[in-house]
Amino acid sequence: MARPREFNESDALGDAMNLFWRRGYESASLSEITAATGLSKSSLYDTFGNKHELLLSSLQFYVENMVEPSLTVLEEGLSARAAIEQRFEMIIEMLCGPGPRCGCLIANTTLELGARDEAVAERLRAAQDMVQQAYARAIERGQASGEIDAAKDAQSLARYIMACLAGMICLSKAGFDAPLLRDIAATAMHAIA
Amino acid sequence: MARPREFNESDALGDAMNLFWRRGYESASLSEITAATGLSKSSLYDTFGNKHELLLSSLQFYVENMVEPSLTVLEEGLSARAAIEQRFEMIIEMLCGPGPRCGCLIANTTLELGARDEAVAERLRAAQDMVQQAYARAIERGQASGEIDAAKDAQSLARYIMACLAGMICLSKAGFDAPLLRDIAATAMHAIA
DNA sequence: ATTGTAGTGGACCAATCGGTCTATAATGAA
DNA sequence: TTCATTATAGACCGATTGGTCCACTACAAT
Repeated sequence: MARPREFNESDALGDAMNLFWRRGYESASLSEITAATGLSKSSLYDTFGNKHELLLSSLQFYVENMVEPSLTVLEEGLSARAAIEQRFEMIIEMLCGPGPRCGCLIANTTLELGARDEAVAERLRAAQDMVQQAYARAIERGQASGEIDAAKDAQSLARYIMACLAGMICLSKAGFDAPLLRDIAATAMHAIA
Repeated sequence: MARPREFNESDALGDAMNLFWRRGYESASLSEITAATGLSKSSLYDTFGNKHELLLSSLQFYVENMVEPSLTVLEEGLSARAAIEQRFEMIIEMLCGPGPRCGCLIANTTLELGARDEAVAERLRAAQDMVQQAYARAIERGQASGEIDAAKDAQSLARYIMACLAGMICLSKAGFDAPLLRDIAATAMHAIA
């Protein structure tokens, strides 16, 4: 074999993911993508197919590198409620961190394309369901330990948490800062008793 | 004066609003706009300036014709909690009504343009604050009547409700149906005691 | 030195974008 | 009828879009 890859496919995918995250799918033009990834147009198409496939790959990269690793806190030693609270805090810090408020790639893409791109919608549903199940497991753990009312349906509470998170993501884009979001999160936790 | 307007400016604005609502701003092309409104390109530009100004007018139209009228239930004879619950139900029915899941124009536009179009962002903030104050007044009414814990901050609870609504809007676009959203709304109300 | 491969740069493509403008049709008032 | 006004259709504009393609370079193995 001759001349090994001079670019790192995973790095380029991360760059593309970040661009889609910040700018959205349709707004991110090919020239922006080549600039962000450092790849030539030719290499980009050779490696990822086309813009749409690049989005699908970016979504997968996001799930594997941003979502899944951060869900582990839900299964760690903390009490279930504390774990969920910590997860809220992690997300708030991500949402309000330095740089532009770019929300969450899953949520953004759902709103932009969920209604008219079935291939994308399918992956988004899978990602969302994975997150929901992670919350449901944490809630069941809380119910087993007596922290959370065992009479409630864990899936129902998990969906509620996802709604609160999605709402906080929206409001962070509307300009809400970290203290406001923390206040919302604290109120939201009152419904989980 | 000769030949009065043959098209109704308000109708055309409503059509444009619906298109932006369904498709988003950048995705709605000029040819789609002329098709949806029935106006020629020339009339469109004569009447509304350009695409960006048309969006601003559409946002105003949305606030005046869709948001403000529906907020009146918050001030009517019902108990404050019942009024808020009814408002949740109204939004759920709008979100899950026939046709494509197009969410809420304010929320959609915030996510699409809020971070990079200051003129739009300013109007969105104003609309959002108006809604928040409507909820805050309902909550204060509930606190006065003893339905809602008077020790809580009305603005804080109002922001929490907005977060829940925004989350429900997101999840409706992700495919959640009316029963799931009602379940979320019911859980959300538990935090307002 | 030659060859095969990995990757680049940029010319090129049809299509579409938002936007301008002109010629023309339609109409009411004079 | 004539004139002013309103509105339309569509030609036209420069810019940009996503995408294809090819000549070319850089390098490793032979």
